[in-house]
This record gives sequence, C-alpha cells and structure tokens, in this order.
Amino acid sequence: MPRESPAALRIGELSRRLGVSEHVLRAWERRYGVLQPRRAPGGYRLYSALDEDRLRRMQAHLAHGMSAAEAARAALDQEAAGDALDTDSNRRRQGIPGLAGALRHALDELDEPAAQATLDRLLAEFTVETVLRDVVLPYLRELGQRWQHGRVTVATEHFASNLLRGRLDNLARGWGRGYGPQAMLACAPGELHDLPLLAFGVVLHRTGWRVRYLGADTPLADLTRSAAELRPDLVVLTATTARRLDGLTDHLARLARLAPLALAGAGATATTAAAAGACLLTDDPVTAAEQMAHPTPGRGPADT
Amino acid sequence: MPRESPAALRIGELSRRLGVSEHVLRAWERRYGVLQPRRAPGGYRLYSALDEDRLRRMQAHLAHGMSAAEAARAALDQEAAGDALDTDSNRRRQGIPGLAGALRHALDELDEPAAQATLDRLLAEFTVETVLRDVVLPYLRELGQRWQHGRVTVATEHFASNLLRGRLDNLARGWGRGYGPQAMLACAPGELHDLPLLAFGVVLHRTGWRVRYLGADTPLADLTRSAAELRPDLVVLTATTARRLDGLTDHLARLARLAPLALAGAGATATTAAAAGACLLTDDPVTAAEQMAHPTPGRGPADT
Amino acid sequence: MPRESPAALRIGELSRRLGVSEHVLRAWERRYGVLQPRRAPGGYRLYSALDEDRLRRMQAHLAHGMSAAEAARAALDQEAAGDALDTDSNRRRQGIPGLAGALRHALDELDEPAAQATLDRLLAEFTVETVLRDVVLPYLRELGQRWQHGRVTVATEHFASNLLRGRLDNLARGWGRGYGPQAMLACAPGELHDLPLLAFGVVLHRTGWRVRYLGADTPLADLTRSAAELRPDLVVLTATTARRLDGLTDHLARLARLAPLALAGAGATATTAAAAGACLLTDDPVTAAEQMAHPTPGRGPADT
DNA sequence: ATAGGTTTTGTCAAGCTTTTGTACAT
DNA sequence: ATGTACAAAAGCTTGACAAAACCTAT
Repeated sequence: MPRESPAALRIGELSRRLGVSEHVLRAWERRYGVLQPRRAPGGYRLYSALDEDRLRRMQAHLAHGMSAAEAARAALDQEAAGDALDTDSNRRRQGIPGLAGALRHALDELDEPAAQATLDRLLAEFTVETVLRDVVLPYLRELGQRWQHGRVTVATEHFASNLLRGRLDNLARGWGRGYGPQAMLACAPGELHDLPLLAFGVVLHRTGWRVRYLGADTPLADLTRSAAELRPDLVVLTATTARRLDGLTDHLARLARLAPLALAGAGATATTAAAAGACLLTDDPVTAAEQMAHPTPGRGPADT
Repeated sequence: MPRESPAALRIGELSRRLGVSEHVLRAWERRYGVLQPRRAPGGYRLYSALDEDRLRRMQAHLAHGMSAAEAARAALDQEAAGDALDTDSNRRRQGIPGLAGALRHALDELDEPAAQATLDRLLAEFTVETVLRDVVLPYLRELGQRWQHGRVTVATEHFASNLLRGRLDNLARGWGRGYGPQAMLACAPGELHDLPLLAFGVVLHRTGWRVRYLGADTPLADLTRSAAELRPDLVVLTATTARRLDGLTDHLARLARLAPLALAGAGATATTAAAAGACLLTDDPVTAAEQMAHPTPGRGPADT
Repeated sequence: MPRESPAALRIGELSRRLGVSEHVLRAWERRYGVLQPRRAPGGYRLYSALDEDRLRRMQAHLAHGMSAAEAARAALDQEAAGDALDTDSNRRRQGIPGLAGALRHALDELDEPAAQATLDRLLAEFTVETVLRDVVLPYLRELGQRWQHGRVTVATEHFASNLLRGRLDNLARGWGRGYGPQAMLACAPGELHDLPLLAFGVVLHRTGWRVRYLGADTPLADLTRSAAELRPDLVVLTATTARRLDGLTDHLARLARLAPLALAGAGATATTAAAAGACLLTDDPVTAAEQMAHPTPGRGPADT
C-alpha cells in the first residue's frame, strides 16, 4: 500500500508518460481540478502514482468521445466510487502475504468486489492448495479467534463466511463424480463450522477422491445410516470442541465398524479416536487431504 | 449498473455514433421529445448511454418503415413498458447459446477483456465439462473450419488459441498430483492441434486421473521412452489427419505392448487402432474422458 | 552480507561501480544527505555496502523519472520503512538458487506437483519479475541449449514448456484490460519460441500496459493488418534466428510506419532494426519490459 | 440548411525561478 | 577535499489566442 506519495513525478515525466503536453496538464489542473499535486520546496509540482492513474482513466474516457470536462469529472467520480483502487494497489501488492492482507482487509470492510478480485488473483497465481492452506484457512482461524474475543461483528463474520463458502462451493463443483474412492464428510452434531471441512473436501477431490458432503451439524444416526448404505472408503467427522463428541464414543465405534473413520478438528483427541477405533487427523485440512492415500477398502486409513 | 450518467456524450459524438446529423438530433428533441439531455454549464447538451439506446431503438423502427414521429413514440413507449432493458438484460442473463455467441464475438474481435469475462460467467454458472463440451470445443471446431476456408486471419486464430489455452492451462494446473491412475497424453508427430487433447486431460483429471501431458508434435520415440519409464495406465495419442499416423503402425504396436493405448482425433481410424492393438476413442474429448473408467492395469481400456 | 560495514569503498571505486561521477556523489551527499560516509584518517570518504545499496535504489528511482531530490528522499524513506532489506534478504536467503534448482529438477523429472509447488513458493516469496528474470527465463535459456546439444528429450521439453506456459498464461490473464497504452506482441514467421515473449508481456502489463498477444509464428501480413486496425502504441516482434527476418526488411519498414516497432530476440540485430526503422531490445525480456516507459503516442520507443 | 454568437480546449509567449550536473579555485 | 560558481535544463505563472464544437433563431 503506497504510504503517501509512492512516486513523486515532476510534470515533464508525467507529460512524457501520458503523451499529454505540460501545458495541457496545467490547464486540466486549473480548469477541472483533476490534479492537486503537492509541491516541492521550490514550487515544482510533484505528482503521485494515483494522479497518473486518474489521468489514464480520463484519457480512456476522452478516447471514447467524452469532452475533456466530462472525462475529468468521470475520472474523479470513479475514484470516489472506489473503482480506482484496482489499478494501483493490485499492481503493487504482491505475493502471498500482501494478497492475504488485502483479502483480510476487503473482508473486514465488507467489500465484496475487492475480496473476489483478490481471490481471483490468488487463484490465478497459485494453486488451490496453496491458497487454501496459506491464505483462506489461516484467515478462518484468525476470524474464529477474533470472534471469541468479541473483536468482530456478526455482520463481518457472516459476510466473510458466505463469500468464502461461495468460492469453496465453486471449487467443490462436481466433486461427487469420477471413479476414485469415496469419502463422506460431516461435522459433528452441534458443530457449525464446516468451512475447513469444505476445504478438506476440495483438496481431497483434487487428489482423485469422490466426495459426499453432509455438512454442518449432522446427527450421528443420519451419518451412520448413510455410511451403511454407501459403504464409503472413508468417513471424516470434525468437531472444534471436545464437548461435541462427548458421550458419542459408542456410536462412533459402531460407525467405525461400517467404514474407515477419521476424526479431525481441535475437538478430536487421540483418546477419543482410540476409544472409537478411528484415526486422528492432526494436520491442517489441506495437508491432511494431500496425505490421504487411497485406502484399501476394509482397512482403516490409519494403516497407511 | 451505471449510477447516474455513465457517459456524457456531446452532440457531435452522438451524431457520429448513430450516423445522424446534429441538426436532426436537435429536431427530434424539439419535435418529438425523444431526448431530454442535461446541460453542461455552458449550455452544451450532454447525452447519457440511455439516450443512445433509445435512439438506436428509434432507428430500428425507422428502418422498418415507421415515420419519424411514430418511431420516436414507439421508442419511448418501449422504455415506459420496460422493454428497454433488453440491451441491458441481454448482458445480464444468458444461457449457453447466448454466452457462446458472446464468446465467439469477443474472440473474433480480439477483445480479451470481453472474452475473459464471458468465460468467467460461463464457468461460474456451468460445470467445466459443460463449458468445454458445449462452448469451447464447438468453437474450436468451427474455427478450424473457417481456417481451412481461409475465412479467418492468422491473428484471430492465434489470439483465440492463446486465450483458450490459457484458460485450459489454468484448469489443468495440478493435474499431475493425486493417487489415481496415470494417463499420458500426446499429439502425433507433426500434429499441432493440442487444445482438444488439453480439454480431454482436464476432464480426465477431474474424474480422478493423474495426467502427464506431452503436448503437440511428440516423436513416437520419446513417447515410447517415457511410457517405458513411467508405465502409465493409459496412453492417449491424437491426430487430426490419417497421414500423421502413416507408417507408424509397428511403432504404435510396440507402444501398445508397454501400456494401454488409445487413439483419438479425426485421423485415428478403426483400422489403424486395430492394427496397432489400440483402442479407438470416437466421442468428443469431454465425453470420452468421462467414460474412461479406471482401467485394470494390464488390460486395455477397451475392455470396459 | 555483513550488515556492519567492513566493506570500505573509497569514492573512486564507488563511482566506478555506480557509473556516477565523484563530483556528483559529493554533491548528493551535501545537497540531499543520502550519504554519511565515515572518514579514513587522511580524510578520505569510506562508504559501506549499505551506502551502495541506497544509491542503487536512488538510481532506480531516477531511472523511473523522479527528480534527484525526490529520488534521494525516496531511497532514504525506503530504508526507514524497512523495505531496504529486500536487497539484503534476497542475498541472505539462499532462496532463489535453491528453488531454481528444485524447479529444474522437478521439470526434468516430469514431476508436475513438485514443479507447481516450487513455483508457488517462488511466487510467494518473490515478485513475479524476480521469478521470471532469475528463474524461469534462465531455465528456458538452458533448456534451449540442452535441446540444441541433444541433451534433452522432446518429452521433457514439451512437459516443461507446457507447464511454464500454463503459469505464464495465468499471470497474463486480463492483460488486455485497463487504461494504459496498448502493445501488440508477436513472434516472427516461423518462430515457435514464444515463452520469453509471453514473459515480456506479463511484465509489460504489470507496468500498466494493455497487451494484445498474437503468439508464435505470425505472418507479417496479419500483424500489419491488425496494427493498422488497432493502432497500438508499440509492436514487438521477436526472432531467435536472424534467418527468420531475412528478406522482411521492407515489410518491417512498412509496419514501423504504422506503429512504433521494436525487435527483440537473438535474431534481431542492430542492422535489421536500423534498416526497418525499428528500435532494438537487447536486455532480457523482464528488464526490457520494465524499462519500456510509457511511450508518447506518435513517437517511436527509440526516442527514449 | 444558414447565419451569427458563445463555449470549450489545446497551444503559445514572456519573464522569472529552481534544480542539478560540472567546473574552478583554494 | 572542500566550497563556490555557473549554465543548461526544467518549471512556474499570467495572460492571451484561435480553431473546433456547439448554441439559438431564422
């Protein structure tokens, strides 16, 4: 993010870059107020990169047949509306940390276009796995913490969740098709955070699995019935709190006899897993999915 | 959606765009009230994009033989009735045919932003398989035909190929990972059209396969060496002309003994396939990939 | 690199390294305070490596059109903000060489997941420009040489090209949009190596240009027609061998009259460029694109 | 459609100041 | 090495001008 004046161009350089004479630049400043350059000690005009962008927008409008006065006004209006940020900040911020920051900012500000654009860029430059592991999941963790400390409004939490869910849904599209082994994913009863599970499913599908997704707050009875019917090669159950699994050990053990069972999330402990005859996933969702080899039907994934 | 006055055209520009003299525009305003442009400080008329749309509708009516007065009235009535949204709604909601048309138009006009936006919309609303099968591959076929008849410039062909290849590459990213069976894809020696093969690989990956892509114009010796090393579960070779496979039967037979071999493309005939001990793919690339079940190692894919 | 300052350059050496006269160095010290060299017993100025870095940053700003005073201030500001570590950290983390090696290995082994992951890491830690200039382009050069000496199979060459093209295409996405000047890129007739040109386009777009890409093997007639239609602010044509441009001088000259023309690649010589009225790009693609200032419409890029 | 008046907008000039690389003297 | 001097290049401001574009009314 450019602090104050990322670049301090003088009028000659600006004129050269834009192909507009210095006289005209001064005239536009005087007549339409498109520019308000700060001044060097000696009085020289010093233009910022923002100024340059604004003039380019104005030139684009001119090329489309607008009058100079209207083109200037339109260029300024765009800026006020926030359209201008695209060119500049997107070009400058780069790399995972910068883009992750941009995403967080956009989500915090409830700025959907900016958030979508940032995700577009992330997915254009990096693989899905990297984006999920290094950007989306860390953001979700942070959001959860801020939530617990009351440092985030309900609106923000909803907005971010829905937007990210939309993107994940998109990546998930078609994950039930194909010929790979089948996994069944569900959140424990009472558990509402299913985004990490969604991410897990997306990556799992990308390694060749078919995914059947039951989502948040799934009663064990339902899960068991489905498992009995479909006989998946893997069932994954997540819980963020140990409480969600309290008193379910017997039920889980019964489920684990139907299909290989894996527990994940902060609420899943080695003790619970052992008691239920399930395997425990401790890595982050992306890594866990990547390491999930094709299980041999009949054996638990723990054997791998 | 443009806020107030998305564009502020002056009478000269509007006249140029519509091919109607300025005098006439003023007359229509005075006599029929088709236009009520807002004014610049100095009194100049400033027209909006809506005004332009309205005049186009009026022109359409004129071309159909209406009198000027009637045409103006009709254009205004349409607006009052809400039909005016046509122009706009056409941009908003469209099915496969409309979007396919929009894509073709954008590619023919070398308009990258429009083409990318159309692809974005297609992929947002439909599955990858649908977009490839019903839009991209048909377009490529048509492009090939126009090319043969000299009805398309090299520039257009290059532009469209490069752009579509970019999107396909994006969908292909990561197709080598996972634990599914492995497929090796290549074009016959001399064969340069690899876009359908790319599409095939993309869909194949989405059904759980790992893909190793060798691309256009691959010498059989190289393909055979790689196959011997990697022992893929499937090798697919494409050719658009039968000539590309001339005299290669023996070599193909040797390759087919190393790994299950499939021939595809207009150049692959049942005879060649039979002679080489290969299987023949006749469906379109997307369907072919979808129907490709996991082959049992050792047996040819034809057995399925 | 040690951060203290054991490296004690005297003004002559510093002047030689930077290509800046001793007088100017002293003037900059006096006028802008960019330097505060410690003194040898005899009064000689002794500069540290930090001083050299700072001056290089200042020179970079100067090359971008800033005034000396502003360039000095910016260089100092960067240091205060901690951006200065860039130069240093790049040298400290053995990142680039190690990752470049990992990439080469992965590509040689046809290992797509590893190659993608390495590229993810490179792009996460470094700018696109750095990754292209210091990793991708050198690899392509090396690949070309190994190719000529028959030390690489077609399969490897295809695999690496396709994978890198995929990443470049992604970085290129949307390069046709924006408000900047427009460049048209193409390879000479018969020329098939378009990856460096793609990289050039990517960087060019990131400096604000719009790019229209015609790709490999473009007939001059098509290029000329498109140029006549679109009137771009720059046309870049590349050729790896002088043979590709043989006998095209007249045609090139005609093209150069339509739009500013630049020739690039090993096949482009000063003689050919001069004869055609074109400008010659000798730097690597990334540097060339970075140095391509915004051209004044109507004037050739040669004026710069 | 023409005529006569107004607005817009790019361009230029004159006179003066600031910036900055280089040179000279100590 | 230091400090002063200098001159070319680049800028600033005010004011004015003229071609192009546009207006109204006949």
